[in-house]
This record gives sequence, structure tokens and C-alpha cells, in this order.
Amino acid sequence: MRLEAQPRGRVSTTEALVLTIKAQILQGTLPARTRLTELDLAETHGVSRQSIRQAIAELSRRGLLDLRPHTGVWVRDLDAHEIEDLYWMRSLLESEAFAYAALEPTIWTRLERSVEQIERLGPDASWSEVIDADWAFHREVVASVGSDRLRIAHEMLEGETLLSFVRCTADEDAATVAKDHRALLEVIRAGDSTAATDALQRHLELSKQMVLRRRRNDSVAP
Amino acid sequence: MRLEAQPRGRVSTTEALVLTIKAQILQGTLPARTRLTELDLAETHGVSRQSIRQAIAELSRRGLLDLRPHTGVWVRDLDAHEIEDLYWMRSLLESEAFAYAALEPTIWTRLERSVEQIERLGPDASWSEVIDADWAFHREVVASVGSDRLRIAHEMLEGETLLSFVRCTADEDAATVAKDHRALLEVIRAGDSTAATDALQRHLELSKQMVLRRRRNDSVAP
DNA sequence: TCGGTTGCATTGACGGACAATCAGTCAACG
DNA sequence: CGTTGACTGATTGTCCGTCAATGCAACCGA
Repeated sequence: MRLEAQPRGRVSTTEALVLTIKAQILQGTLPARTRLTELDLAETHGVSRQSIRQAIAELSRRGLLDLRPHTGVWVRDLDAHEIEDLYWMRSLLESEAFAYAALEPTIWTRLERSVEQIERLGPDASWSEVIDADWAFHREVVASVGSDRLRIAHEMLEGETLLSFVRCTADEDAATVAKDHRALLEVIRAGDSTAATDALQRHLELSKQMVLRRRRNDSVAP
Repeated sequence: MRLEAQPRGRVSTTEALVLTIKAQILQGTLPARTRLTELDLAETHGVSRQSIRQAIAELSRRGLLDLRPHTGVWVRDLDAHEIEDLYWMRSLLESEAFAYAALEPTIWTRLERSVEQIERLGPDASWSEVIDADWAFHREVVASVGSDRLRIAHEMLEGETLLSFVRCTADEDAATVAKDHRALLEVIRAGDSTAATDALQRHLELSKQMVLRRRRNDSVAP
């Protein structure tokens, strides 16, 4: 099967499925709580049930799908408690990274590029592009530490983090996001670890509040 | 298929395979660098290739197997750099947990039970039992925080951690391990977060040194 | 109205099949 | 003599069809 046969960077069928379905969820094509069945997905994407099952397992581990054995799969819907825990964990991991990044000028150019990626987004950019670029900056900061295990632990929060942002398209725009992350980069560049982690904490707190507020508003009439 | 049909707590075929193969690796039945093939494993355990493939994928995620696409799977062998990173990450996650545990008397009884589990091991206990009990204590401390994401991130280090201990059966015994963890618990019980994290750091540093030393000795004639 | 039974859709697992890919061998070549 | 290139065998990646096990919901009788 082909789906999107990239000449470079071969991807397995499962990987392609994961990327495709992930994109559909984050763009809102597959809204939260939607039930998925293996057979439907297999037909839709033109692959075998085996491959779909693998993709489902992977997406479930990444927190984008909710898999209940012998029952079925649903598009994940985070509750307030899970969002609290998610942001607490992001804070724990990213604080370490921001403190490190502030002391390591050699990696500032990479971070600069990430911020520029956000700034390059026009007002017509889709919300999923914005949150992708947002996450890419945080991922870059974490990657700068050079610890594979820290990076992987942080990666495991990607799905849930992006998921928490999906509904917030009305709360912010690319310009605001760009401004916030430009500010974060400047604090890092100041070379003060404590100031960098403090700024991160405030940044995450604001994000969390926005997500929780949006959640409360939406859950009035689900 | 049956393998070990538990009346209570149903386990999927894949889960049972994961537990069985994990045990074989940690007991040394499957030494590091051993190559495994899907067909052999499927025949040996009397299951289909699908199930084995899922189990292999899971064990690979947990760091117990090294999976190279289109090529094969080998029992993982950690290098010195990976061990350094592993213990650095354990320190990051567990420090948070130890600091928390020192301030939360309500969970001390659970930790007490974990330490007693170690102390209950006789001198004839197998090494894999010892390291299981060792890890169980650390897992309990982390679980006490109550963060699912912290717990899962820590769980992801289990495979590699136990793997790093496999060859160290000659370096320590159950009594020493018990003594060390009893001491850790007492520091926690003193209620001083800083002292608790300090003790943890020293504990991990000693473990790491032992593992690295053993590795150097063994790698002389592999 | 309520509790138990039945039927159906879906999942979990199996076996066989085939193409794609990789590692190792060996011969041809510069 | 070392390097390149094609051939071969083994193994993986993916597909299909099948079957039993499970959970859910509608149905039925009291």
C-alpha cells in the first residue's frame, strides 16, 4: 500500500497510518469521543486490519486514542485532572531543559530557528500548524539537553498536549503564540537559569488556564 | 493459547509473552546480544507470529530488545553512555518523588511494606528476585506522588534499569540491598526533603558505579 | 419496572501466503 | 589485492480469510 509514498525516508504502513490519523484528530476531522472500528479504518485507508491494529496501539500509547480491550477505541478526551497532571509533568521535564538551555549558548541558534518557524506563520495558518510549531519549540529546548530518555519522556506528552489545544483555536492566534515564544527565547538568551524556568512556569500556567477554561466552556453542551 | 491461564486478571497473549520473555532476559536465560527470530519464538511459545511481533514491539519499547527494521531483534546490551543517561533520568524523576515522599507521612507505611519485601528475601533468593524487589521500592516511591505521567515515565525506565543489573549478581546480595533501602526509608521518614533527595543521589551514584564497573570487567572477554 | 437471556457486532488470535528487504557469498573487475 | 556488483537464502512487513471470545444492547418474561 502507498498512502503517501515518500521517496526519501521510508515509512512503514503503520507509521503512515499513525501520522494520518494523528493529523485527522488534531485538525478536528475526528472529534473527541468519536468511536472508531478497525474494519472501517482498514477500508478507509485501504490497509489490512493488522496494520490498523498496530497503528491504534501506537496512537493509544501516545494518548490520542482511548483503547478499551475487547470493546473498542475512541478519540481521547482529556478531563481536567488529566490536564493538570499533564502540565505538571511538562513543567518538571521542561524546567530541567530550560535551565540547561540558558547556560548553553551553542544551542541558542537552533532555538532561534524554532521561534522563526512560528513567526513565519501568517494569520491564515491553520490552528494545527500553530500548535505544531509551538510544540516544536519546546521539543527543541528539551532535545538540547542531549538526553535520549528525557527527550522520549517529553515526546510521550506530545499527543496529549496537542490534543489539549485542539479546541482552543478561538482563544489565540499565531501572532500571540509567536510573541510568547520569542519572549521565552530572550529569557533563555539572558543566561539566567532561574529566570528561564520561572518564565516557563508562567508560560505553562497560562496555557493550562486557557485549555481548562475552553474545556469548561465547551463541556456545557457536549 | 494458554501459557499461564490465570483465572483472575485476564492477560492477553501479548502481555503473557512480554512477561515470559522479560523474565527470561532478566534471569539470564536469554543473554545480551542474543538474536531472536519471530518464527522461532512463535514456535517456542506456541503462538502466532502476529502475537510475537506485538510482544517484540512492546519489549523493544521497554528497552529490553533492540529492534532493527527489516533485519531482526537482539537482546539489548546497554553501553556506558546509555547507562549514564539512564541513571541521570532516574535521578531527575525519583528526586521529585523522594522530596514528595518525605513530606507525606500517609504513604510511609506503603514504603515500609516494600522494604520488608526486600528484607524477607533469604540469601538463597535469585538475583532477579532481588532486583525486582529493589525496583519495586523505587516504583512505590514514585507512585506515591500520584501523577500517572510521572509513574509512566518512570515505568519506561524499568526494563533498562533491570537490564543494567543483570550481570551484577556477584557484586551484591539481598542483605546489602535490604540494608541500603532500609536506610533510604529512614531518611524519608525523617521528613527532610533535601536529605531524602541527597540520599537518593548517593544511592543511585553507587548503583551506577557498580553497574559500570561490572560492565567494564565483563566486556574484557565477550 | 426490572432482571435475566439472547443475538449481533466487534475484537483477539490464528494460519497461510507473498513481496520487500537485508546479510553474506562469490565472482568479475580495476 | 582490494573493491565493486550481482546472486542467494533467510527474515521481516503486510496481506487475506477464518474462528472463537467478548461486550453491548435489544428483547423478553415476570
